[in-house]
Amino acid sequence: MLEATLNEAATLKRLLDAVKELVQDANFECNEGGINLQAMDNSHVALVAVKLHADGFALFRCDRPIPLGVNLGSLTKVLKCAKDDDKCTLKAADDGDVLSLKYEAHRADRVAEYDMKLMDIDADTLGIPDTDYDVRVTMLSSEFARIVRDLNSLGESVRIEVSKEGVRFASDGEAAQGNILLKQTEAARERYENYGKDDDDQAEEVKEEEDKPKKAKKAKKVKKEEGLEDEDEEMVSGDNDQAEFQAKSEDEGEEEVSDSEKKKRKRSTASSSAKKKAKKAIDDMAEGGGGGVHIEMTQHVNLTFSLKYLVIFSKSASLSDTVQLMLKNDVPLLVSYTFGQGYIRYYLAPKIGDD
Amino acid sequence: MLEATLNEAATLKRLLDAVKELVQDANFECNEGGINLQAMDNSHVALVAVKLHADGFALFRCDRPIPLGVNLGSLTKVLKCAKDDDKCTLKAADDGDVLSLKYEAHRADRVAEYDMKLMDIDADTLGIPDTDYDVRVTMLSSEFARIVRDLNSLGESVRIEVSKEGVRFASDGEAAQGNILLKQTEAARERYENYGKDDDDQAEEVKEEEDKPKKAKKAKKVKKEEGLEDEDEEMVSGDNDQAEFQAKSEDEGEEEVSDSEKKKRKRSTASSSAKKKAKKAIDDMAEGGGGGVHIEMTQHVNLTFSLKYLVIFSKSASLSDTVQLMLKNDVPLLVSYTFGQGYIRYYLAPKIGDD
DNA sequence: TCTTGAGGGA
DNA sequence: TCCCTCAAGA
Repeated sequence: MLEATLNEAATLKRLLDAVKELVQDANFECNEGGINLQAMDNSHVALVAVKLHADGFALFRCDRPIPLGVNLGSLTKVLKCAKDDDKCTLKAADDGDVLSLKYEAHRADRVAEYDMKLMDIDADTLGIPDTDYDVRVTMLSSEFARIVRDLNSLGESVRIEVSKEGVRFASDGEAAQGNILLKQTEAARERYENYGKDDDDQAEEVKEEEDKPKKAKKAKKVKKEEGLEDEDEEMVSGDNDQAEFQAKSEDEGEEEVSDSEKKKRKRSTASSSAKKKAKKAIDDMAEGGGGGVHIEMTQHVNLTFSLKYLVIFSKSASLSDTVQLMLKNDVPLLVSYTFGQGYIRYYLAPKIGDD
Repeated sequence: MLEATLNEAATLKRLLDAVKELVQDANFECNEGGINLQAMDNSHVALVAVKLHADGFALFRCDRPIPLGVNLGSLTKVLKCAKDDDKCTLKAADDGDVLSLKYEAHRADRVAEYDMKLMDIDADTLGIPDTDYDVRVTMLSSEFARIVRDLNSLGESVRIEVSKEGVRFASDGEAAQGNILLKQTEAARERYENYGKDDDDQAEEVKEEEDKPKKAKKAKKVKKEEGLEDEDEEMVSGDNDQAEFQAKSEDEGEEEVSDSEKKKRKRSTASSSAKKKAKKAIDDMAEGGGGGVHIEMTQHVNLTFSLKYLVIFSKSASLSDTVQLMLKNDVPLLVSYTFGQGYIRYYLAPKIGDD
C-alpha cells in the first residue's frame, strides 16, 4: 500500500515534462525512503534518474516496496488535470494494477479523483556509472536551457569545453557555427571563495543533492584534487568511455539507495547550518545578476553531446533555478537539478569520434 | 436600415469565438429589440442562441426586421481587424447584401471600414425547448472551462451528476478514468440563503438573464418546487428526450421574442433594485475566492454529454465570469453566459444510452 | 519526417 | 501580449 501526498501537484507535473520525452513507460519504485524512477531512453544513450524523498511529502506511507509501472503519457494526461497548487495524493494497493490520484483544492470545495491503469514493465534497474568528475559547472538552469536551445537551431551536437577560460559550448551547423563562452562570474567566484574556505561547507553543498557519499567525496576531489576513494561502486567507473549504460540486478539497486540514505541523514545532521550557508551562496549566485556561473575543475575537459537530448533535459529548468553539469572526458555527462523534494538527474553518453 | 454601435468591438469578437466553431453560416436577426442569432451545429446536436439587447448598444436603430446572412468565418476575419477597445458600428441596408463594419479608435484618430458580403441562409428559426429544469448550477466560467478541457483529454463524454453532495463531472477514458466533485461552497450557500429569503429577489436573478417570463417562473420552481405553468409553449417541453431540436416557423419566433421583451421590461422596472442586490450576491460569490459553486436543485439529475461540444461552449468564458448550467434528466443541457449587452446560450442534447 | 500555422496558457 | 504546444499539411 502506497499513500503519498504532495502539497503541490506542480512538482510532479514538472518532473514528468522532461522524462516523458525520453521514455514512454517506466517504473516508479516506491519504498519507505520515497519514490525513485530510473529509465533509459530508447536508444540507450541517455538515462534519467528521479528521486523524491519520503520526507519531501506532506504524508508518505509505503509498507513495502512497490514498483508502479506507469505509462508516462497517460500519467501526464492525468496530471494535466491537476491545478499546480492542488494537493495531490497518490495511492496504490500492493497488488493492484491501478494508481489513484486525488487532487484537492486547498479550499476543499473541489475534489478530483483519477484512476490510471498500471502495467508490468521489465524492471532492469540500471546501474548508474559512478564517476569522479573533473569538472562541475553550476549555472542558471534558464541560461543552460537558452544555450542548448540556441545551439540546437544551428547544429546537432555541442562540444562542451571547460578550461581556465571558462566553459565553452560550441556547435557546428551547415548554415553557421557558434559558440558561447561562459566565464566564471566574478561575483560567483567571490562568494565561492568565501564559502569555499571551509571545505566542509563546500562539500556539503554537493552532498545536499547527492545520495551517495562516494559522490560527495568525489565532488570534494573536484575542488581539492583529493585522491579517489570508495572505488567499490558496483558499476562502471573511471575510464568508462562506452556510450551505453548497463543493467544491474534490482536487489543491488535497492540496497544502494537505502544504504546511502542513512549515511546522508547522518551527515546532514552534522553540518546542517553550514549547509544552509553554502546553499545560500548558491542561491545568491543564482539570483545575483542573471548569469552567475560557478566552475570547479581539476582537469580540462572537452566532450561532444547530442543537443537533442540536452534540450530535453533542459526542460527541467522549472524545477530548480540552478543546474549542475558534471563532466569528465570520455564519460557520460551528468546534468543535475535539485529541488526541495528530491532531484532529477540526466546522464548522457558523449559522442565518440566525429559523428 | 440597421445601424448599431458597440462601445467595444471585443464583445463581438468574443461572441464569435465559440459560435464560429459550431456553425459556418448564420442569420443575425435584427429588429427594434436588438440582434438575435440562433443556429444549430451541423449534426443538430447543439444549438446556440445569442441575444444582444438594443439598449446594450451605444446607439441602436433598426427600422424593420432584417436578417443578415453571415458567413461566420468571414465575419471573424473582419473582426480580427478591430482592436478590442475600438468602437464598432454595424450598418446594413434593408435590401442590401452587404454588412458594413466601422471601427473607430476612441481617440477618433483612426477609422477603419470593412464591407462584408452577406448571403441568403435558410431561415428556419429554431424552436428552443422550453424546459423546467431541475437543477441550476452557477459556477465560475473559468472553472467550467477547466473541467471540460481536463476531462476532454481523457474521454469523449462526461457524465454530469447533481446530488446533495454537489455536482460531479465524470469521464471514462482508455488511459484513465476521472471525476471531479464540486461541493456547494459554504460562502456561496450563505450568500444564497441571505438573498434566497426573498423569493422575488431570487427569481429576479434568473429573470435578468431570461427573456421568457415562463422560464423565469420555472426557475422559481427550481427553488420552490412550484407547479409548472404556461405549458402553451410552442415547442417541445416536459419529457423531451429527443436528441435533436426542431424548426418552427419564423413568424412564431419573432412574435415570441418581442412579446417576452415587453414583459421583461415591465418586470425589470418593478424590482430593479432587488435585482441588483441579487446580482451582487452572485458577483460576490463569483469573486469571493476562485471556486464558488452555487447549486439549486429539486431533483437529482444524471446525464451524459459530448465533451467536444462543452469545450466549444466553454470558450465563451471570456464573456462572463460565471456560467449557469441548467439540467433536467433526458433533456438538453442549457449552458448560459450572461453579460452586459445580452447573453449567449448553448443547448446540448444528452447522449442517450451508453454511447 | 519536418515544417509551418493556429490555438491555448502563462 | 508573448511563448509554447499541438495539429495539420508538405
